Amino acid sequence: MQKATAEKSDPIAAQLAPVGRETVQDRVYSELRRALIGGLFEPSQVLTIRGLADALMTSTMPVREALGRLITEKALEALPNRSVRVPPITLERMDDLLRARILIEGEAIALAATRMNSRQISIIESMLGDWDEMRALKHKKDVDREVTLNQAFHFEIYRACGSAVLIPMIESLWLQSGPCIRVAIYAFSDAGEVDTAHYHRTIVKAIAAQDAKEARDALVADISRPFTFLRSKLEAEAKRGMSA
Amino acid sequence: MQKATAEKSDPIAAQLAPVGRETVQDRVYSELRRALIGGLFEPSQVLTIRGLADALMTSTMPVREALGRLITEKALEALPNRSVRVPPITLERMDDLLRARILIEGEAIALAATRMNSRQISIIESMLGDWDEMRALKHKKDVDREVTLNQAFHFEIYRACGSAVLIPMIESLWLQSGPCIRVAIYAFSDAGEVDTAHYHRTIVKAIAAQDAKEARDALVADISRPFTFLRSKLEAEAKRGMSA
DNA sequence: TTATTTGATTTGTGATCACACTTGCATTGA
DNA sequence: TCAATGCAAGTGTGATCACAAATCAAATAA
Repeated sequence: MQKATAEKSDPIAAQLAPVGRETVQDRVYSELRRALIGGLFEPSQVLTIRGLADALMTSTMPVREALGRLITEKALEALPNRSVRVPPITLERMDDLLRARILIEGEAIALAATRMNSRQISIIESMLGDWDEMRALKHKKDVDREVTLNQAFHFEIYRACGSAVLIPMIESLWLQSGPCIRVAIYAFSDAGEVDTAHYHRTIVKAIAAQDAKEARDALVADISRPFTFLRSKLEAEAKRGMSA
Repeated sequence: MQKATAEKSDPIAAQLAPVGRETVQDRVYSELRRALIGGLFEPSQVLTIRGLADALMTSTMPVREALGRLITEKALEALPNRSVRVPPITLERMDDLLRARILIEGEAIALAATRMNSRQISIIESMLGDWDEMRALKHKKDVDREVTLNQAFHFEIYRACGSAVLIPMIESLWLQSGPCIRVAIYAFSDAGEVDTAHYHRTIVKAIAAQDAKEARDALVADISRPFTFLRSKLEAEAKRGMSA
């Protein structure tokens, strides 16, 4: 029988792209991740297996396994009733998440700053350009694209840190803070955009100069900003709740 | 109908302990975690759903979901053939794991050092005593108990750091380094025991003195030791492989 | 009107089945 | 003798079903 590996000597196989072997469960998992990081679900929202299966046009089986995986990485929460929901936002949890992100993403960007080659640096520089372009073109806020670009920019850098252990942890942290961040961006998108652009430019410049400390500091400022905004919003709401 | 929550005014309910509502899947997951952290599986060992289901005396359903969860936290590895195995040990991966553990567990113990109350401190002090007792009694090595005590000691401290985000990450790191550690302990248990005891005593003393830096340094030395041993062993094997 | 109960619907969990793919071994051919 | 072929057992994946627990709504009683 033909070998499964593409033979380099075979002129036909050279023309053929390998056909993916992704399972349905993998697609469901990726889709839910995307939705979570993008903040498509609201905090405290309850998700049902059959509901998601209908929405994703599949059976319950791949969905329940994907939900189980998301629960283990704390992207979702299993209630004692055995229903599953997006974790609610609390001040303590936000501070906890921010501290962990500063610690781990800070380490990753410091590593990346000393390891990125010129090709990788030019990629993130061009991403900066795409960003400016988008902001100039569209005056109304396009939060989805904003979130996607931001994610692509950061992970392009983290990927360069070369740690197969840190990167999944960072993904888990983004998964956990996704719903919070979305709320913050919605509330303060205009106020924060200019700062974001500034921090990102500082990051790129620091990496190009292989200045790990400067890169880390700029990153800390960048990821702290939405948390600070959200914190002030939550505190205002809590105060309003007290007086009511 | 009776409320599900225990009524404090009910004299009967006060006598009753809440009956757990653990699912079969949860038990399978916990059991596999225990086996992984304890190093009961060898690196590169392939696991089959039906095989585990037979061993655990359950059907395939809870096992496959537990395996999926362990794969997402990188405690197991999904091969392109769709079979799943314990990740093999490589030098790069070991260094990567150690760096992450130093970063995150170091932060956790520094936090704990400033937060542990006298009751919590006395608990870890008594664990030190249990340890000495065991070592005095049994001359032959009891690796299982050694690993269990070590885990209990460390996590008693980490729990006190009060971070619901960091602790699951540390659990994931232990899950990933479990198989490696077991190999190291087997190879070097006699050589390392006295060092382990010394580092643990230093940790307890530093925490009692609320000296975060000292506690972190001692922890780094403690968790680095098995990795250093294992590294030298792997390098020796690699050299032997070269000459053969 | 309000609190409680009863019944119907929804939901998660585990078992079983069907199917496709992989793996290992024996057979066949040169 | 050795490589290629073909068959059989093993394995993961997804669908479906049965059952128990939870939820919600209507109906009943105070």
